[in-house]
Amino acid sequence: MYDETQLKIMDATMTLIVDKGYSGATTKDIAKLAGVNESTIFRRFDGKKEIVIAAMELPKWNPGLSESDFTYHGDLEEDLIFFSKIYMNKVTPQMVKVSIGLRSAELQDAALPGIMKVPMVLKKVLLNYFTEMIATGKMCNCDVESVALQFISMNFGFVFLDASFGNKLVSVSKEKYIRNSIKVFVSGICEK
Amino acid sequence: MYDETQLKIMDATMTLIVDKGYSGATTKDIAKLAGVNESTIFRRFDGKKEIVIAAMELPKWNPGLSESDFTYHGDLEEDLIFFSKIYMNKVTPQMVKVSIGLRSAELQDAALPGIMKVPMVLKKVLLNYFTEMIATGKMCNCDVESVALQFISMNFGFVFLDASFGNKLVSVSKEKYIRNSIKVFVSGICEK
DNA sequence: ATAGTATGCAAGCGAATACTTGCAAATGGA
DNA sequence: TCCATTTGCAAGTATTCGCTTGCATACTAT
Repeated sequence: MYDETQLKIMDATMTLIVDKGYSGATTKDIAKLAGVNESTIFRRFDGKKEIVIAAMELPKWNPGLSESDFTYHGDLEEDLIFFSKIYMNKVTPQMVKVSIGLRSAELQDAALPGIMKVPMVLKKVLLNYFTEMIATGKMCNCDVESVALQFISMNFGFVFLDASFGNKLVSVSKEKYIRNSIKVFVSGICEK
Repeated sequence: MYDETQLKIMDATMTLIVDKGYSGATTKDIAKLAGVNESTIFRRFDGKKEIVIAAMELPKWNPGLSESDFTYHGDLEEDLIFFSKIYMNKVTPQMVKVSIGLRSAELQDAALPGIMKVPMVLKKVLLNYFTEMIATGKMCNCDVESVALQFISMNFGFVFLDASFGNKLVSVSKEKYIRNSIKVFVSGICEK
């Protein structure tokens, strides 16, 4: 699909967007980081915007979460820990920074659908899962919309805070956070 | 402190940053939105950057959360609902958009401390609060760092998702979310 | 009335941006 | 060996950016 030159350009572009944003990532910087002449960039891509659009199709720069990633067996704590791990393995701080770096007016329309896909998939999975768990009596009959949103917030919030402030705010490891937060969460949605 | 002209310029600047980001908010646009000539902007401020720095000191563009805002009486559910309401009343979707719009390399050093202040204050308050509640036996003896981070994530995550995706993802009202999520959370950190 | 200040207006500055082009060198397949 | 493709290099383009300046006008306080 893409040759080495194109991959180097895409990687450099996204790397720069991560810490300088879309407008801050100039084509001169991209060329320098990719080890390529600036003119090559425009010979291989139609423009700066198109580099990003192409890169976002690559697994390296796309969380690529799908509903089928979220399998479960019926044990609330075990399943939700698994969901969290899946989520956080794909939605890394780097991914969060990418999606923030892309919030530029010029790109928004092209990038927003891809960014929005991840939470939408997770929400759909969670709605199904919680509805099923309630039906089988494994958790209390509460508002699945709220509970799903709470779970998404718990996980997304952690990743975002970690990506933004790092250990100045987040002094707990990902694994420990998942374990503890899920424990509280599960205990809260189960009738004892 | 500031006259009407300066306030109009600051408001226009921040309004544009909210939906176009720092680099996307040009001084021409700012002048137009403020109903002021572009040259006036530079007669009243030292530069574009300085407008933002000044505006961020204004209550209108600054959450201005302090530890003393978070009062409590010892009832977990009541207190935490109050904390959430305080937080979400100050950290509005608009505030979130501002802080995202400011993630530009040129401004980062000037804006990051102000953005980081809010979660830091909340974390400190929560650590104190949970430690006290554990000491008085009102909640189980769990890792306060994790629990505090979970609470912050629950609240920040909701506001962020709401600000970013609106009702395409968030189909629950703020009030309902607070009520339900806190209920689950409190039930999870209390031994029954 | 006078003087000082704030603003609008128009023109423009230097720098940076995304993007282009012509040419020469290198590469690789036939 | 020949031909086609790709790249580096250097010089450019047009546009936009933040920012400046000179001058005329309006307002305001004394």
